[in-house]
Amino acid sequence: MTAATEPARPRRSDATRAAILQAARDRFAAEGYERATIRAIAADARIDPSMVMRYYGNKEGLFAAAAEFDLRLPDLTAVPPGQLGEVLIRHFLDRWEGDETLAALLRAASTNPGAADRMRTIFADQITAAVAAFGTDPATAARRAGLVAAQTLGLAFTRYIVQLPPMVTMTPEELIAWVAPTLQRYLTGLPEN
Amino acid sequence: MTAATEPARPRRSDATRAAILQAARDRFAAEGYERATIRAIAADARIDPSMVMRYYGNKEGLFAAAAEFDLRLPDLTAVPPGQLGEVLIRHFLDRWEGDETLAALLRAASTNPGAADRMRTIFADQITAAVAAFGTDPATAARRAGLVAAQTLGLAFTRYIVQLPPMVTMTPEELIAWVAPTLQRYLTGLPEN
DNA sequence: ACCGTAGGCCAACGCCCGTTGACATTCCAG
DNA sequence: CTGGAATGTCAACGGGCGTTGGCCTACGGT
Repeated sequence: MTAATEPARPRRSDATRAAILQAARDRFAAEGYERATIRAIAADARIDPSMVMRYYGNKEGLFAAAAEFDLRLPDLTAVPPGQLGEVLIRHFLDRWEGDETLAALLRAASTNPGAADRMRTIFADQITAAVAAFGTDPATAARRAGLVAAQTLGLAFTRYIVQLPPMVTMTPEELIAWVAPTLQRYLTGLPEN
Repeated sequence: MTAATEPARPRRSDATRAAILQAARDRFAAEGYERATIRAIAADARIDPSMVMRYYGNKEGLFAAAAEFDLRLPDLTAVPPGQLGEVLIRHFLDRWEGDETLAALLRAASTNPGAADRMRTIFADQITAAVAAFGTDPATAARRAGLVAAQTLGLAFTRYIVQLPPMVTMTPEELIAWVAPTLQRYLTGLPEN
């Protein structure tokens, strides 16, 4: 061992790796898993396709690296219970406007089983954990999390993927005003209130 | 002309055409546009791939025929205004459980521009028309239709495509109980009610 | 009974894909 | 200064895809 346990020796190829990842995110987000080709990604990153294979193994490995995704949910226990809906939708919009990773994941999850699995894990686990954390009935926490995921993913799907005109036109603040009460009821309300 | 203007002479190939269309819907719904291959569809229909080309021109034409889709929205003017949300979500679930055309359209719209365009048209036009029909402010009708589309498509996406466990487990009646008030507010309520 | 024609199959084309292995270049530790 | 590892290029492979055109078959109107 040259240093300690070679903790963070910067490799010369880090720039290339990053360029590949950025190009991959762009392509996956814009075209989905199957239309985004390794050749096109490599061309965007100005390197040879074989480098992609060397660094990420295969196309699936590349996607796994490019679609690394964390909802970064805030601590909901610190939020006044009446504002949970607004805090959540505001967070999601903040998190997603300008980060195409979610678009990549959404497009890919529609056709790629592995990506769908990852999406299931992310949303089921992370949202359920956040919802369960502030003391709702654990039995209904999963259901509430599912409904929140359905509404937020529907928003993302119509705004970023299908680009339904009214959903694209609305400002984040307008969306928040409409959707916050929905999430609030899914989180703390009762069905058919 | 043998008959009148040859109105409905049944062709011998109608059965084949129908078999192709059914196989196409199955494959497009299960695998999306790019993974569903003409060869596999033809094999399912037990005919030669070239027949698909003869009858539908090319892959896009086949998809267009297979994804012919009508929301078949009921006449909302005949519904008591207070029950609009429930009627709508009940209709959608009825319409979609067991018809895979929507799944095909959803999967394809994620990656295929033509399919996305069709989805935009279907939801923007049909829902906007239905919403505008019962006398809401025309200026907000498009927005309300967009929000309804976002919620219902999010439900479909999480239940039929990603198959989030809680969204798959819930019965239609449970879903109706939760989602009906949401649609009701999107249709007749005010933001941040 | 005939024969045009619609229905169907087969073989092949050109293309692009993911992936591989051999080779060239650059870096840097000893 | 030098040799091995890291970085990168090049050319090719096998395979699957959409699509085409030629050929065979069997129906059905006359």
